[in-house]
Amino acid sequence: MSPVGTREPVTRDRIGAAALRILDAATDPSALTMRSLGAELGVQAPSLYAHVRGIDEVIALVHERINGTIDLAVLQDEDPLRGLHHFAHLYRAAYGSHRVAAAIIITRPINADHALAVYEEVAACLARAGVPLEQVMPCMALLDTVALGSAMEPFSDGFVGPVTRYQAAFPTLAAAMRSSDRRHVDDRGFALGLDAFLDVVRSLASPAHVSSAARAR
Amino acid sequence: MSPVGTREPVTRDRIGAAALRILDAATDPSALTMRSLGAELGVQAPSLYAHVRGIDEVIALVHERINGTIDLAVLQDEDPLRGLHHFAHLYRAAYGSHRVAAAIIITRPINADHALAVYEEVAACLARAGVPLEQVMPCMALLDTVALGSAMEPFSDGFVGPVTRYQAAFPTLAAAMRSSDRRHVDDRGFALGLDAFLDVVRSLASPAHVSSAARAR
DNA sequence: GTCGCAGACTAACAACGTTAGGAAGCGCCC
DNA sequence: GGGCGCTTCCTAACGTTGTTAGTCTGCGAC
Repeated sequence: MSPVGTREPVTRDRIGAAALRILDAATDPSALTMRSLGAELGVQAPSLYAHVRGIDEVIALVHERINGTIDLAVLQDEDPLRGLHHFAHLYRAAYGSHRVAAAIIITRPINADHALAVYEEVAACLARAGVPLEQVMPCMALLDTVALGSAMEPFSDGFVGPVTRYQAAFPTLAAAMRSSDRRHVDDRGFALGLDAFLDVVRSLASPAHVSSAARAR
Repeated sequence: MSPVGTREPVTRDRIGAAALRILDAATDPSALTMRSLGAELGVQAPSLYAHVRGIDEVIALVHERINGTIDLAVLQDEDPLRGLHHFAHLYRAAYGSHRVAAAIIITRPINADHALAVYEEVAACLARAGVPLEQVMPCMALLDTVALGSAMEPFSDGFVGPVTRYQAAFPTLAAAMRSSDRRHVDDRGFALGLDAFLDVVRSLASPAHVSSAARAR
């Protein structure tokens, strides 16, 4: 099309940025295709394979890009619990502003180093907080669940159609929906989950295991 | 192929069962296609459109099938908290044994009546437990997150490759992974999350809001 | 100048969801 | 009993997806 040199050259960095741009503007993950990505960069789809192994790697670039916006330094707080609290908010904010991307990423296996680096820092912070080593992985699984889940949870926009449709058959559900600002359901759910998570960490860190979270089950 | 009458006729019920069978045997959601589904039923793909509007409806049938295995009666327990505890285990067990299906379902909007019926019962149980109406939706979002998230969380099999690969760059992570039976990480994460969830419900139900989960934020 | 190379291109393949239109068996009604 | 119609399947095809192969083009180096 346009001669070489008149447009920005394609790079892995620009590919990641363009892919994220497409996903942010979309309501459906299927909006990201090699062809739409090429179009966004002013290039034909097959040209992308010179820079990227395939669409999986494109998604990994997006993953990396989002993770890169999280400031891991907050985990170095002298109070590890405060650091975790701060980090969880950044973590969730990062994915909450890229919900469509989050929906793709959450269902994929973790193997890229940039993702592992995040977990390394979180694991170290949990250990510093006093969580026994054999409980560190479960704790991270819970944190991931609470933060990522609430970022992509279909609750906020998942119940399609007007509330009145549910009124007759599902009265309690309809009443509950009317009582909550729909846009804040996920935020509130995350806040509840985060505080609960920190309670869990607190109880795992204290050798007495005093909280009911440790007592039950 | 084989003449009509010599094989079981295709029904919506058999479609749902076959789709779930395919997903259970697969490691990748992409294994479920109209063609593979047709083959599983001894029929060509386009024939399915006589019974089903499209692949979205096939997935809805799977969703319905899994939800149908959950015994909602446990939510009628005279102690609502015990009922929620029991339900959460059934909920998570149902999706934990269909992880690939869960990964598809969790990213889709909720509109089918069978799914809404589950939420209606949970909402009623939360209300009976004393949770204020405007907190019911956030609570359900959290429960969904904890139960479904831990069912499809890529943590259990998401870190690909041997631990030794992470040893050098990510020591704490590697140590944590060696300390946990990988197959139990998600289970333990769910148990922690469930207890934390019940603590949240308890604190929201008591007018004093004594727990730190209610105090914070 | 022309050689080489990076980076784009066009053409094509297999597989996907889906639509259109035709054939084969079954029940029913005249 | 013979034809009608309905259900249920079929084959053929379209557009779109990810991806591979092979070609052309413009730039720098010798």
